[in-house]
Amino acid sequence: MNIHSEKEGKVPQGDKEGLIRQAAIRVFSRKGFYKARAEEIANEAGVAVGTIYNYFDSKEEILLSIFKTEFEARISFFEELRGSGLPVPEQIAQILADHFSLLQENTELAQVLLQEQFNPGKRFKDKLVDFHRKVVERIEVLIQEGMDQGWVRPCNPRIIAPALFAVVQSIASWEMIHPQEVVRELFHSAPAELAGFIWNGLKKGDSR
Amino acid sequence: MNIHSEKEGKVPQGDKEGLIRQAAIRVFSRKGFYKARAEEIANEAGVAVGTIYNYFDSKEEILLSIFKTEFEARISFFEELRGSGLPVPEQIAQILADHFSLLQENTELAQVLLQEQFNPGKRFKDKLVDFHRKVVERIEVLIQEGMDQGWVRPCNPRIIAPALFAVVQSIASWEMIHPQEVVRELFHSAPAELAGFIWNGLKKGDSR
Amino acid sequence: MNIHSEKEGKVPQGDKEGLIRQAAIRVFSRKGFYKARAEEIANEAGVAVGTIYNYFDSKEEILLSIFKTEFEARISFFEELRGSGLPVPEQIAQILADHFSLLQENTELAQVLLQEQFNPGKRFKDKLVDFHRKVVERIEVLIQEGMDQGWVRPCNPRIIAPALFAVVQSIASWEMIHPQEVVRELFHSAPAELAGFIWNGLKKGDSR
Amino acid sequence: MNIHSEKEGKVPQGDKEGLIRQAAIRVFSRKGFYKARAEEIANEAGVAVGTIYNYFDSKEEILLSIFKTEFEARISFFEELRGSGLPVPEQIAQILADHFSLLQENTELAQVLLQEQFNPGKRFKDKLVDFHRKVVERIEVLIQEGMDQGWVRPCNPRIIAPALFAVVQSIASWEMIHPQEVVRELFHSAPAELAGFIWNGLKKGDSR
DNA sequence: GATGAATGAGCATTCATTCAT
DNA sequence: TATGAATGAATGCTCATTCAT
Repeated sequence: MNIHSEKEGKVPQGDKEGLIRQAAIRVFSRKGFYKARAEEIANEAGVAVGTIYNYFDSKEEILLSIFKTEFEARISFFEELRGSGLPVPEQIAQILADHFSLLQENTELAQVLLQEQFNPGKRFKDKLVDFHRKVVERIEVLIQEGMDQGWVRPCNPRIIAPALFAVVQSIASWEMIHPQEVVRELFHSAPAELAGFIWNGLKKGDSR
Repeated sequence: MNIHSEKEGKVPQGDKEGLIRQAAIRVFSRKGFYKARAEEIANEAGVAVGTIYNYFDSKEEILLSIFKTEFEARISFFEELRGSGLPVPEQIAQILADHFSLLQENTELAQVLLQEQFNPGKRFKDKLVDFHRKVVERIEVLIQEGMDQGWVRPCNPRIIAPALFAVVQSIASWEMIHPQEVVRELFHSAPAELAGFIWNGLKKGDSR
Repeated sequence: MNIHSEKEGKVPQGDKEGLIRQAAIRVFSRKGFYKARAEEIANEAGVAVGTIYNYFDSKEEILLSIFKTEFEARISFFEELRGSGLPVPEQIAQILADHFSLLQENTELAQVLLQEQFNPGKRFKDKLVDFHRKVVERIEVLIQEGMDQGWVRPCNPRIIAPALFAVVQSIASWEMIHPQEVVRELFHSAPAELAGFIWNGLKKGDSR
Repeated sequence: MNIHSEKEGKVPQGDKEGLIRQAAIRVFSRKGFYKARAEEIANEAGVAVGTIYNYFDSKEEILLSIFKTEFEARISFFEELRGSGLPVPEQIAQILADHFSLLQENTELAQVLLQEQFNPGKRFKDKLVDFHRKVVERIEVLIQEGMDQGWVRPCNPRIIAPALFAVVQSIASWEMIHPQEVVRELFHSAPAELAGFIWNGLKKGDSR
């Protein structure tokens, strides 16, 4: 049921825009947004520099487009989930599972999302923050519902939602601090571990 | 007991290096590392551009120095805490409190730390990651001790430590998504809220 | 028979690299290498600064390229001469004539060659010296052949070859110490004068 | 009888100016004028940067001062020689000997003189050229006298004098193209070799 | 549409020179 | 006089973006 908008195999032949976006994701994840050069993205995509500018207005727009594409996929997934009628705990489990598969299947994209989420710069920040906010708002709503249903212990969703989002994203930092093998190993137990952490963190139990 | 290495008021008169670092923190937090211009840092510090380079080898070294100073303060705080003999739950509470006060007192520094923590770039990443790793390792140790003492439920500290760190850092993202008043408001309840979330997430209880 | 690789008229329309090299020669001869600004070279060439760097890696590389082009032309001229079967005295006369026409037709290039030949700086010196050495070696060979043929009096070519080269280059210093008219005047008698000086300096005669 | 104005041993204790000039000679010979940094000269001289500017108006003035000191020594040597009443051939031999001992005893100075003699730059060139011209003029006079005395074959001293000067200076290029041992070896035979070359080049003989 | 050579604003960094101590 | 921290004009080089082909 999870949908990770862009995986290489899914890019249609003539989709130059997607081709470029994919290439950009790879380059951004390697070099970071600022050190990524338009020419390298072009090389990676197998097109000429000029071609990039037939599809995107600027380098910034490419990153924005990556965020947009990705966050929209996430939001529509949440929307779908919301309408699914599944019990909230199950919805949270789904969200976790969705993130996990994204992170496992598209490490580079995850890196970009992680690296650039706090990128400042006026026009930039505005849009980025907008996406970020929307995702966190969804989680807030879920938590609120959990509380309404008496399943989640009373808390301030404004505080807990970003925390929860941060927990899930913490996975992406593994790549940074651990060698490849360790990361692979961690992935096995991660869903259960983190679900447990979050679950216990949220659930109404024997307070104390 | 918390120590936030560099607050404006503490900068001694003759400490040009600290003066420049402080200015850089402000500029980096406004513009981000890449958009920050050396000249603006100089203006902010009230010195000439050249002066910056009498104290730092490059713009990159300034950021590195900020990280170094900050992470070292954090690490030595953890060290101190560890030797304090306080019960582990209390230690975790202290860590949270420390972070909170840092974030409240020096929002700009927090922004920089947050923004640039995933900044790629060879020499850069190596050092940054090194700092990051050290902090997370301290937390791992604490969690492990918590498990050994039977206070923390069985878990993989390698997974839970970064998650815990991420939760604490999630505070910094508030600035991004909420207006100033809301943030101030959130700060009131945050320590209790997050401590509760983490506490429950960690503690050994009647699972299920 | 002489070949002076690059004269303005010969630069083909599309040869941006040659165009820039020519402009650089003019600017270097006016200002010297270190005082020559990239922007001035660009203006002189009628291109944008960036264009320079599409053809050369650095300002230094431009100078290197000038030397390379020029010395290679010189060396291949010597090579040709050597295979010509001309008697050695005639070969020396040719070398002199070649230099004279170079110096007359391309004073600016001559100035650059003269000014920068002793330019220090690691990578730089290595290449420069290499070119210099090659030219001097050719002359050594000629002198040696002259001795073998009993035409040149016994001498150490290692010492005499650089001296001979220096004599020829001394022409370039005229520009520096004399006004334009005097230089033009000197050029008339110079070939005969210097040939005489060198000839007598070399030839086996009534010693004492 | 030769006088090489400044050799380390001769620098009086309190002569800061001479101390700095000597240091500058060493640094200029290593790095060339443009790459030599004021600070390095100060270090080499064992003084502070500021001190340099108590004795010289600018870096340029240091080089100028080196040239001035050196050329003046040369010129006054020539003057002395002229008044000596020695026969011209002997005077030329003395000049050669003087140069040789300079080059052998103070290679670094020789390098600087050689490297920077064609350094362009308005104010600079003017003075440099002036010195250069003066030295060459002396040689011109000698040659003219040689002709008047019927000892030198008829020639244009304007052309032959710079050539002769260049021959002597060619020695300095050895350092550049040969390893240390070879250079030392060449020095043995050089005076005789070059004297022979010049002598034969100049002397009136059975032309043809 | 695709190309990639040309563009030039932008910026980090250098370093000769100054001047308060 | 000596010092060396502070200065800031100067400049090589980069790289996103354009546009003629």
